[in-house]
Amino acid sequence: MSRAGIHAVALEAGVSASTVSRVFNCPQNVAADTRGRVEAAARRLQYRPLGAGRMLRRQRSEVLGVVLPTLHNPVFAECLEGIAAAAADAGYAIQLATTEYRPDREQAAVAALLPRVDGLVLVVSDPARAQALRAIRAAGLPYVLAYNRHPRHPCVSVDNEGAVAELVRELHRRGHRRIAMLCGDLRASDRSRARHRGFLRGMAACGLPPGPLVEVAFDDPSTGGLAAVLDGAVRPTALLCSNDLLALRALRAAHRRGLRVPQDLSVTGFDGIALGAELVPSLATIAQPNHDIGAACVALLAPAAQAAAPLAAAASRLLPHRFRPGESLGAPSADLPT
Amino acid sequence: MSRAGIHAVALEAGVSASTVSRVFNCPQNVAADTRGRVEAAARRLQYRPLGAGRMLRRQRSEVLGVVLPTLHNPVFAECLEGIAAAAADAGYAIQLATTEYRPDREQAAVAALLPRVDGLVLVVSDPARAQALRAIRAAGLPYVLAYNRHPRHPCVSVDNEGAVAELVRELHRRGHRRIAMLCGDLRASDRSRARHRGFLRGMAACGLPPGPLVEVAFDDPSTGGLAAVLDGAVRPTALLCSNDLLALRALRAAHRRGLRVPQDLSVTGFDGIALGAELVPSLATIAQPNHDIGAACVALLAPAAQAAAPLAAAASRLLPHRFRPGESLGAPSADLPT
DNA sequence: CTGTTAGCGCATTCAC
DNA sequence: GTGAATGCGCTAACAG
Repeated sequence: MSRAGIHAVALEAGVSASTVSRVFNCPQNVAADTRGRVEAAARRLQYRPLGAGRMLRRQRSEVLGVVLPTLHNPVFAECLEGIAAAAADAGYAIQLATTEYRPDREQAAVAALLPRVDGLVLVVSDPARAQALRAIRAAGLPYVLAYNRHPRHPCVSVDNEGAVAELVRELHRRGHRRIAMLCGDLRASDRSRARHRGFLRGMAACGLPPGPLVEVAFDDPSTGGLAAVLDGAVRPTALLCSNDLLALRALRAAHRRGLRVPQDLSVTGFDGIALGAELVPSLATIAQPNHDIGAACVALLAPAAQAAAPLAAAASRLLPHRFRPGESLGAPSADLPT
Repeated sequence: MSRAGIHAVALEAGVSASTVSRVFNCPQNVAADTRGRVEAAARRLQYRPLGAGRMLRRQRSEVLGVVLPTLHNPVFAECLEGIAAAAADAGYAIQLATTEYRPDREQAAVAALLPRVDGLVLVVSDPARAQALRAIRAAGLPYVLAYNRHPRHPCVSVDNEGAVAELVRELHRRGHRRIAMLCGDLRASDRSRARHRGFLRGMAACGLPPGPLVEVAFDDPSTGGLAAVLDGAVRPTALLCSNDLLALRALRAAHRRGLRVPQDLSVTGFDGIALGAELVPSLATIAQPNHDIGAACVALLAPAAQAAAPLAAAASRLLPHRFRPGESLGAPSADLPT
């Protein structure tokens, strides 16, 4: 029942298949009345063109692949919104795969996408290691990384390290001296590592000894290490979290211990997820332009996909971040030991 | 430089194209040494099969289309995770489009997806009206709706109306008598309407006069109507929100007015977004199995797509919701007027 | 186990 | 402005 091909429509309309094709692809090259007949016939037969034919003939799919770690983190959901909107505007459909931060799933996703897409946007755990990227390059397919940063790959990101270093200075300016960092899995994310470097750099620049580092795996719902720091004899006055989701957990953990935020403990995040601004207390954070990061990826990728020409690493873009103040950040209480 | 076709590989390996094809599709039907030669040749030529050829020959794309209102709401992001995981397991890729709750974009998305997919999962504003659904049926393509509910369409959802009615009874049991509802745009969402019906039914069942209804457009960041209710002479003791995002806004609005939650005002949500449990106060809500809703859609759709046979409305599934208690819900203070 | 043959539906020449 | 002819890359049916 399903298939009424272009030829059937041609027959029904009393024209040739070429004309039917023209009606759908360049209507201005077809006489108005012929066009009318063809459109009527197509409607009558419920003609639905089969994309595969066009793809095969044109040697391109008009699809961009998108590979993300997870949608559980709103950062990537927001970025995906940006990708989807920009892709739609550029006439591309998007095909999505998620990896849960697992390199083997990155590879599987890329393998599945390679035959069907004209280009790829991806967020990988570690661009230096990712096998998936080697496969893409071998295939000669245009691609761009989002959030990642690496000198040999085209990337759209922010200055993670610099942003955290600035943030440390901001905390210092507000009087904080004991600053701890809560980090995602350092092995699994180049962002975490860059942000941690920024932390160390910022602390050094302020002449402070680096505070304790608490590392939390992505899938670990507990906050074990965090407990140790918050319950320690000399509690930090500020907790710098490497992403907003961790910061939310930290807020909750502080609340459980009866610590008031920000009076007893300041908490900052990184990412700028929309929900952060809606919380009580609202989350102070380094806001990335997540939507724009996605859109910028597509802006780079679409022309490259059109030309079937891979992007150079030099095409990388560094987008501006901005510090978004929030109620979770204050000055340390005067009555706390300095 | 890009294309090394199956024939080139065949030539290089000294076999026929069919054999190359077999190596990739049913390796067990090829002698080990032949297979080795072919794989080597493929690697040497960096052979990447072009999906379009296979799709054309097989008359199917192995792609499922997904049409969602937005990813800004974590409900849909969580559901999409479920869809993506289940689709990957079933051997399908997914192609995504977002509509921002706009029927015209639903239509555009469906039109773009129709030629390229074997089936569709979608969340529409109003299944009774959606033109997009007519187009899909006309094309004879299998599809399933998520979250929507309609007697003439295959749907995967929860009992929105019943869930809210139960929740009202729960509030009543805890002593609440003045209960207001905060609702999303009733015209734009059948979920909102169902939940509102549940509210009315629940109130009636408890012998309570229906409290005030505050309607908020999806894209309206203000909470104007809400302000009027919270600042009114006779404030409600509980605010039942038709989704979690609205509930978050309500929490913030209450906090701005110096109302304590739950002592001065209880707030409940609907959806069960993961973040709700991480907040302070944690959000009491009706939790939907968002991930499972997505997975169930794929479980229904995949076989239908395989068979190219549309699903019957009778295939619809109602998944269990559950009340998730949270700190945002308490008993009304004794010192408040009853 | 492997090769031969044929054709999926469409867009593109090139004539006219 | 339109039609006829061609082939994109791949897989399925059949023969051997």
